[in-house]
Order: sequence, then structure tokens, then C-alpha cells
Amino acid sequence: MPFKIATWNINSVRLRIGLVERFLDEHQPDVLCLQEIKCQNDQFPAKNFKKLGYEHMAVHGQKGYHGVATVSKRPLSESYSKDYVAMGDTRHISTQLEAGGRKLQIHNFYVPAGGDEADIVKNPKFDHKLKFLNEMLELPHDHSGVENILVGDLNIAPHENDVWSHKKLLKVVSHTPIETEFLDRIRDEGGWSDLVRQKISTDEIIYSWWSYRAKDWDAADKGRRLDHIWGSPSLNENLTNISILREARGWEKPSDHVPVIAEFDLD
DNA sequence: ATGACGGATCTAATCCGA
Repeated sequence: MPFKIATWNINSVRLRIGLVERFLDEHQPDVLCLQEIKCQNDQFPAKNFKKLGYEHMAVHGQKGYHGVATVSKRPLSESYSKDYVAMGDTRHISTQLEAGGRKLQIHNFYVPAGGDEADIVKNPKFDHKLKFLNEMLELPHDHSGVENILVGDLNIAPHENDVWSHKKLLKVVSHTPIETEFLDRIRDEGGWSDLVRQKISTDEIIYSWWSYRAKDWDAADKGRRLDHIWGSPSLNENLTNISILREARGWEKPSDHVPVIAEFDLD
């Protein structure tokens, strides 16, 4: 049976609920993982999702900033959040569901951006980011018939072809060697497969984020691949398609991130 | 090197994003 999951940093779910509805209507993922919902749990537009058949949701939000939510057509169970770096902010939610007789644990992450300077002494935000990544090394491995999917805005573009200029971004937070090597470690030591790069070769340049500050984001095309979908290696053979919805960056009042979508054929 | 834009918030000016 087909199973489709999408991740999207929406940059305010209340402001962009219309875009979310359009996306769900046109693409019909089974599960949508949102980051930067920028609202408290009771402000989350649950009715809009229910109306479109997304009756199951796990929301972990706070006032004004951050916040993650996972919405689903299928029942969600065992929802929990881990308070990374004990900051009391809302950057992770984990849910479990069944599809095609498989149990899937879905980790939805919003990794800290890390501020301007790649220096843990001068810049506490960078220190926070590295501590957050350090705790991500402890993510659960496969156990007792549960397969894992990790999605979200990881705020790191790990590969040379995940940024518009490898050279120019080597000192820019999101693409510094300390970050990209850290992300590689989390992926490799955690036994994760980068599902997006399973389908799209590292020879190909791909982005999921373009700054609001460019005059013409499309023409300048100075993007970065900050949004990721990882999975247990056992899911590799079931992965049928990956898409990055570049066109969504051109929608009216867009998020600066676009949806990244993985499709599976689960037995 | 800087600043460009755009969000939320005790709606004005400030903090934040990456």
C-alpha cells in the first residue's frame, strides 16, 4: 500500500493555513510534519485539518516561536516530546502509526538555527545548536519491529550540492564543517538512511529553503537544503519517490521553506 | 561586510530567523 509523508517548515501555521490546505488538497500526504507553527497548542487550527480528513494530530507549540506538529489521516499513538538541551522550547514531537502492517515511529524536529557566528564562546545560540545535535546522537535505533522516520528542519545543509556555493558558505552557520560533520555522524552512527539522497544523487543540486531577503529568490536561486527525511535502512527498498515542491516558494505569501515529500510502497 | 524580508508580540519597536 502507498504511504506518503511530507515535512514543511510553515513559518506560522495560522498565517499560512490557506497554503497548507492547498498543499494537502493537491498532494494528499498521509502524514504532514510541520515546524515553526508559532502558536500555542490551543491556537492550532485543528478544525481546518479535520475538515480535510486529517483527524489525528500531535501538537507541541509555544507562544510566538518554534513549535512542531504532526497531522495524519491515520491514528497516531505514543506521542511524546523530548525537551532537548532542557530549554523548555518546542522543537521535537514523536508519534507512532501503522501503515501496511508496519509500525512507524516518526520524529519531527526543528533544530535550532544557531545564530550568526559559528563560535560557541561568542555566540550562545551556536553552542545551543551543537548541544542539541549532541543529544540527537542518542536517538533510538531500530527495535522490536518498529521502523523509524526522522523529518524536519534540521537547519544544516550537509553536502556541497545542498548549498548554492560551498566555498562561500563554509563559514556561514548551516554549512560549517563542524555542523555538516556532526550531522553526518548523527546519521551514520544512528543507522539512518538519507532518503532524499537515496532518490536524488549528490551530483544534483537541491534546495528546500530560499531566504526572504533576496529580491528575486527564483532568479538568484541562492538556496540551501535544510529540510530532511531520514529513515531506517529497511525502508530504502520501499521508497518509491522523493519530491521537493519548489513551486511552493512562489505561492502568495510563502514560507521560506518548501515541502519535502517521501512516498513508499509498504507491503 | 552589510543589509536585504517577514513573522509574533502587551500595535510599536523589538526580538527572532538562517
